This record gives sequence, C-alpha cells and structure tokens, in this order.
Amino acid sequence: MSRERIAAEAVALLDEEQVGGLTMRRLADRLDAGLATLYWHVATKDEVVDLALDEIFGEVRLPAAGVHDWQDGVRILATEWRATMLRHPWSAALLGRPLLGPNVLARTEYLHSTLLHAGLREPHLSAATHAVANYVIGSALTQSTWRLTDASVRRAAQQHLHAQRDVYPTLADHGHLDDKGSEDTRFDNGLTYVINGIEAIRAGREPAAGGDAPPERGRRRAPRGTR
Amino acid sequence: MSRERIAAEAVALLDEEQVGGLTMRRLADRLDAGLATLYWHVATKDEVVDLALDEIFGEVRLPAAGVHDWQDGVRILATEWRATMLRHPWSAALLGRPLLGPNVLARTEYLHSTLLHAGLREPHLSAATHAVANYVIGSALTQSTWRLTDASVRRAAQQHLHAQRDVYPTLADHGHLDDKGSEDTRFDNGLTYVINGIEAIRAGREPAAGGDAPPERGRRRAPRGTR
DNA sequence: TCGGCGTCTCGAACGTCGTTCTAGTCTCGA
DNA sequence: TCGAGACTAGAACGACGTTCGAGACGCCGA
Repeated sequence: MSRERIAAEAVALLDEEQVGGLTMRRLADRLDAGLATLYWHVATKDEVVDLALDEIFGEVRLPAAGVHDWQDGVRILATEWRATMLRHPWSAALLGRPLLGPNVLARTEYLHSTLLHAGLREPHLSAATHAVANYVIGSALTQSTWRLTDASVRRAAQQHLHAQRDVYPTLADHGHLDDKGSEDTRFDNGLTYVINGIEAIRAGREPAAGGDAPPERGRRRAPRGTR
Repeated sequence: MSRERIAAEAVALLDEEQVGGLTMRRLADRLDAGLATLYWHVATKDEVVDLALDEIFGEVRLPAAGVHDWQDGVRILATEWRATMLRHPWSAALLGRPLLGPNVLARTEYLHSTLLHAGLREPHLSAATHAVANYVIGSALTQSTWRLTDASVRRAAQQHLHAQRDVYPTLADHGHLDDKGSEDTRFDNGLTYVINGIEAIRAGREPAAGGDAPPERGRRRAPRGTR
C-alpha cells in the first residue's frame, strides 16, 4: 500500500459516494487492508482529504507556455479548474481547509506568473490573482452544491420562490433557480467580466483605485519631501 | 425553547468553537435542555446548521433603496456580505449546502433587482448576479480558511514556498502567502474588476459575447423569415 | 546461521457523535 | 375529571475517528 493508492482510492470513493461516503473503514476495505494499516500510512482523515484534493487538482491541465496571450491563458486555466471541480463535486464542500499541495500551488504559480508577465504590478497583481481564483472557487462551489441537491428539494425551492413572488418579485419573475441557459455559458460570461475588469486596469483605461500597496521589495519608501 | 433561541445559540457556539464545536449535546447543554428535547424542535443537525447560516445572513444590511447607483449598491451589499462571513468564519466551511433561507434569498433578490434596474438583460443578468455572489463567496471562503489556519501551519507553508523557490519562482518572489497589503483592499480591488467588467457590458462598450440566451418569457421565437 | 531491528499489518477496543425509543410531566379545553 | 396534545428527558444503538498492543515479514551485521 502506498500514499498514491490511498489518494486514488479516496478519490474513487468520494466520486461514488460523496463526502458522507468517505470513511476510514470503507477506505481501508477498498484497499483490502485493515483499518489500523491505513492509519500506519496516514495520520488522520484530514490528511486523506488533503491527498484526495491535491490528487484531483493534478487533473487541471496547464495551458501551454508562451502560446496564449494572458487573457486566453487565464481563461483556459479557469475553465479547466472549474471543470475538474465539477467532475468531482465533493471537492467544493471540502475547501474549508488550506490548499497547499504541490498540484494546487503549481496552478496558482501559473496564474500569478501569467498576470505578472501581462504587466500587472502590486497591489493589482495579487488582487487579480485572487479575484480569478476566488471567482472560480465560488462558482464551482455554488454549482456543485446545487447539482448535489436532490431534485425534490430543488423543485420545492422553486415552488416556494414562485409562491412568495410578492416577497421575491425579481427572483420569481426571472426564475432565478431555474436551469436557464447553460451553466457553462454563465460561467464564461462571468469570467469575461473579471478578465475585462483586469484588462481595463492593466491597460490603464480605469483609474487604478489601488489602495495601500505594500512597499516594493528591496526599495525604501521615498524620504519626506522628495514628492 | 424556540427555533429562534436554537438558531441564536448555535451561532454563539459556532463563533466560540468553530465547526468542530457544534454538537447536538453541547447545543442542548447551552439551551439548558436535554438532548432529546432539542430533537423535538429540530429534525436533524443539518437543520440546525441551516438555521445558523440563515441567522447570520440576517446581519447583512441591505443598502437603502433608490439612494445609490447600481455600482454602489452592489459594492455595499458585497462588502457587508463579506464582512458578515468573516465575522463568522465557520460559515464558509458550511456553504456546501443549498442556501435557501429567507435572509439569503432577500439578499439575492436585492442583487438581482439592482442589476435588472441597471438595465442588464439575459443572459448577462443572471451571469452578473452569479458573478458577484460567487466572487464574494469565494473570497470569504479563501480568507476565512486562511484565517482559521493556525499560525504554525501558515509559517510552515511560507517557508516551504521559499525553500522551493525554483519550483514556484513567482509565488516565492512575490510572497504569495504573506500578509501583504490589506486583505480588505485586495477584496475591494477584485470587486472593482467584476463591477467594471459588468459595467462595460451594460454600457455596450464590450462585445456582448453572450452565448445562448434563454428565450424571453412570454415571447415567442420569431417565425422563420421575419428577420 | 542467527538475532535483532525497522517496516508493515491488524483485531480489538475507547470515547464521541447523530439519532431514536420510550416513558414521563405539564397545561388546558371539554 | 380526564384525556389529548405540547414538551421534556434518560438510556440506548450503531457508526465514526482514533489508539493500543501484538504479531508477521524482510534485510543486514555478526
């Protein structure tokens, strides 16, 4: 038994039975091993979850280097990232832990360096990096959750919304919970807003509201009176 | 004992001890009641979680109606929303369930109607609504998670990153995990990208990439040949 | 060849959790 | 007075995460 096998089998178990199905006992059974054996290779269940999460982030293919402009690069990465999370919908519910595995870091590295080479500088460099990542995470979380909710609850919610159309007029009238349009298209459009918003700053078309930028590395704050 | 007290006490318990501290037994103790009593008022623990989540979303103050332009309205709502989630960091980890409480719906209603009155139409109306919401959720999730991680783990992660600066050159050089700048500012900047991106579409300054818009309600597709 | 020491395996158990069962108390209208 | 609901609660069940101690396996120096 190896950590790789544990990670792979944990992913398979999660794919089949979602978060509630991941049990140390069940995982040990799948590995044809005793429960204590599993605990010899892994300290806690949280560690298994971290392994499973980083495992699936390894599925996110990085765009080829130097082929795309920054917008396409970001768009490809975000799309791949989201697709991976939707392929493993349990991942969204488990994000309440720091993601520090090598695969996750590699994807963040790509995103950050792409935006850096696009010409972004602090404070917008890290703001843009987080903006894209957070948009992807939030979208995947919302959508996975909705997808994992049984159809009966979904239908009940929709009826509840329409029954209270005086309280929620806009939501009811526009069928907020209905499956209107493709969810993929909605994600793409939202991603476009984010990318266009970043591009406007990058190209200097918008006032760089900025905020308190951290002092540049290796550079000192200008002495009083030089400005 | 009432559902209101249960919700309030559950929030208090979660605030003090995070997700792991919420136990039906502990909650019953805080309510000066037996365990079975609690189960008479509430069917499952999930129900308690739903109550607690909707309870804190009631803290999100809606912007005054008709005072702000749509950008300020969205910005105020998003800022309040995020502040509430950061005030109760456990909320981020519990979002893997459908949010259908009245308080959550009321906030979504405000967001949706604000964007509608700004002039947005499908497919951009729902795309923009989800974009703002998902950005807020993703940001709050990322930040709460990082905040709940003990300082020792955070330090270890930073050192790990710098030790492998050949693997993650950009992240290490820019101190990706360091607390650079204010997190509030970073959130504000990211929100600006999203809002500006939406505004560009709304004002027609960007090609409305669109995608497959659902047919308008009550309107039929134009018959063949009329275009 | 032997003995010993890491590596790996595992059955059994502990404590805690969510949940249920059953029996009990209280209040109030008929 | 009495009976039916509203409400309380002790005790238990099964499943979970985790730990303990004992054993099996292979390799290496003596």
